Amino acid sequence: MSDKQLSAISPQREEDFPEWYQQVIRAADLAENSEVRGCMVIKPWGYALWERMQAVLDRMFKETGHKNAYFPLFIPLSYLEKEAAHVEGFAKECAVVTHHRLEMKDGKLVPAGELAEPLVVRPTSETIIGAAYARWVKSWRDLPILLNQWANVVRWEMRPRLFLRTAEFLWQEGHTAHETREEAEAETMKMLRVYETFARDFLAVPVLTGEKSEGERFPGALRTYCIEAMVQDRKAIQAGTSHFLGQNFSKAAGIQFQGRDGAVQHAWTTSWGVSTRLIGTLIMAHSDDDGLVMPPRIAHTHVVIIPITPKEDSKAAVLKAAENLAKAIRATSFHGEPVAVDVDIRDLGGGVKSWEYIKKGVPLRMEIGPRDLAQGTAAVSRRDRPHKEKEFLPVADIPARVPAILDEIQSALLERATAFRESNSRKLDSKEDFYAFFTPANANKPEIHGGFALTHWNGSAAVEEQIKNDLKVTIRCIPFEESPEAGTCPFTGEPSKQRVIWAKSY
RNA sequence: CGGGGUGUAGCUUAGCUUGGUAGAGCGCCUGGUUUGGGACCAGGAGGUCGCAGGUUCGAAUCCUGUCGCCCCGACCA
Repeated sequence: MSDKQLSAISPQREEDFPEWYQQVIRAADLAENSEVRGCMVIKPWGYALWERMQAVLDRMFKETGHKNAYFPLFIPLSYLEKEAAHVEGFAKECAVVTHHRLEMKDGKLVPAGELAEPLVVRPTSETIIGAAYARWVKSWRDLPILLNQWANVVRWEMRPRLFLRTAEFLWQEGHTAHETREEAEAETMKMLRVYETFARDFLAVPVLTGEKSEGERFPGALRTYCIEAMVQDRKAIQAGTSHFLGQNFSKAAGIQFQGRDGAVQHAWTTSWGVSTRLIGTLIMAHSDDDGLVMPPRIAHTHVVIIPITPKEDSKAAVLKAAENLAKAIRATSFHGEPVAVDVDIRDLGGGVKSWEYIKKGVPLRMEIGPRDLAQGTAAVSRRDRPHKEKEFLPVADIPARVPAILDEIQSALLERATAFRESNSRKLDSKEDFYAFFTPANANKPEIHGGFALTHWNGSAAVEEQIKNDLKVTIRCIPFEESPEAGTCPFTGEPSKQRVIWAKSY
């Protein structure tokens, strides 16, 4: 099967991207759909990625002055009603608990005790955390409150996709309350920058930062900022958001305090979050037709050593050499943490094992066999290079070289993703070019097309709505970076202050 | 929730029109030969054909209902 099959994953990206995505998840053993509609089982290999993300982000949150706390899963229905825009935004996708007891009736369990007030399973926690903050805040001296919670939330989505949109998902939600508008705005931006740094330095995913248009804003927020990534089908994915909530939620929840001047006023709040969608982003950004590719800085396993033991008489020596190599590599550190090494001693063919770790995206694979033993070498293969490529390195040199190689892989992935995004981003100045850019050549079976279009825009929600209806293209963000370049909106001919980023999105 | 499609072993599926209670490939298990790029040989386990009714001597196959899933639309971290 080796030479006939061109790649480990079928179909390939070019043939059917959504199906390829599913197959990568399956081949890498990351997760599977569960018997509960829209809910996934995250398997150990996938959950370990989430744990790595948690560990890194948690440290970054702590370094920026935040602490963790935990709030209830259930939110009284009435809390959700307090902020008008918020209700409208989330009502349709809420799971509601109306009963609290089961009784056996005719051999079947039926809900018996109806709740006086229904409880909503949190789709996000602004309201219930706001209620707590209202109790905690009395004086300007109680501010700021800088908390984060790691939690699961439920949004009854119509069309679930593993990691990208599931009914239940894991995330972190930061919720802060501040004395002044300026301080809250600064917090919103600070956390956006944390996300940007995390995506770039750990996920090797370059992201655009900017503000959401009104139509894409978080329900109840004054401003929503986002990090947007381009994945390999050239669509955009929102990888994280940071919201400046103004005083909307503090007014709804009654977060009031007496200020330095003695006047009673409402706090200024923010919220910000990233979810297990980051895993989906990671998959679509880096993986190839052979499966998952884990950037080393987010990989839970950096190196896998595969002992090749064809002969019984040399087997013990090979296994021992493999263990010794693993031990020596574990003693080195990669960005301050020990390099994570696995030795796979299962009784399987070397080829089978190699392919398994290619599919699972381990950055470095090493094979060590009797011939290597004689020569004092091991075969080293990098996941960012073609799978046939292997380099025989002296075993004695390997441990010292591993961190540097991991760094090379990390930068190679970031460079590749950045180049991909750049080559699929266009400044467009006419409506015709814009529509052509987002129209596939084959409408029945659309090929991978489009990308990021940077165009002027008159700021009108009607234009955005029209384009969304015509092409399913939306404004992903109004970038900060773009130096204000006055121009003309190609859709209306009206003046525009700057270009915005358009794309099809997940 | 609206439009279309589909349901046979863990996965992919043949059989259905023209009823006679299931066959394959992959995967899995055992033994042997293998192992440096997805091995081979031999043997084996696994399905009451989504579910519930109906027609019939007899239903995977025909009829009715129901549920799940997939695709398109509205929603979305």
